[in-house]
Amino acid sequence: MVKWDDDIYNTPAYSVTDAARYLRIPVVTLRSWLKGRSYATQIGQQAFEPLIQRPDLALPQLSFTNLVEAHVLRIIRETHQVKLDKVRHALDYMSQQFDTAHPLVMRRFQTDGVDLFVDQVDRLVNVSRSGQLAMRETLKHLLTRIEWNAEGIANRFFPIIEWVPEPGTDKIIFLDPSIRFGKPVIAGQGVPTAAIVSLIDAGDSIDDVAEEFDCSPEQIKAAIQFEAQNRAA
DNA sequence: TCCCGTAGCACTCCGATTGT
DNA sequence: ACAATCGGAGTGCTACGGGA
Repeated sequence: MVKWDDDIYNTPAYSVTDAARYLRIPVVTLRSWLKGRSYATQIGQQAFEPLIQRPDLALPQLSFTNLVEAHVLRIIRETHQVKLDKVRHALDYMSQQFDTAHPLVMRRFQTDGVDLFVDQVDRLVNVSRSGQLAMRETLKHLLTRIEWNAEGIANRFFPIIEWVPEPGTDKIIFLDPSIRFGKPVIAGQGVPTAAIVSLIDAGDSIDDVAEEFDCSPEQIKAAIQFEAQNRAA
């Protein structure tokens, strides 16, 4: 089993609320994925088991690894309406094949993992040929928002921004546990988006802030947009 | 004020049952 | 044998309360 217990990628670092905002997932939904839930049926209470394994069950916080896993799961659920129990089965299979509890954050998932995963889902729900192709493309596209370290473990994540200054500039903001404790920062400069927005809120102009942090106005606008969508979530 | 947890409603999906 | 329907399970979400 691949282990990276004590590293920064598997340390509780994000509250459920923050993670839900970054990923655009309702807080309670994310909480259900993390902690499971119970629900009433005619034969009594039933349990919905957690989909994502937190690093420390005594703490509600997610690790960076959990954040990336939730991102992948959200896309699979939202784009392809695959039932969670099928996802669960496919993930169990992936865990065995990859010999890790976190197959979705391995670089191998990008190469042979996507095909393996789609094949598993297909076996469980009999996806159409076009559906399989669409799912492969979606997964491969969303994996372009993740970068891996030398060990093949996800170490940088580019959250989706609703508005970007111009096409092809949607990787302005990223989260990296080794930079600013994993808070959202501007790519290149490493300036926290929250710091930028607090200056703007205090009355500084976009150009002033851009100059102060040695950023472009487009980067500042993207940071404002990212923080605004988090607040609205 | 914010975060966390719980209750419960609404909706979808799927399998069982019933009708033709 | 197939189609229609029904009911329960599973899941997402809102609302609300408690605690820091």
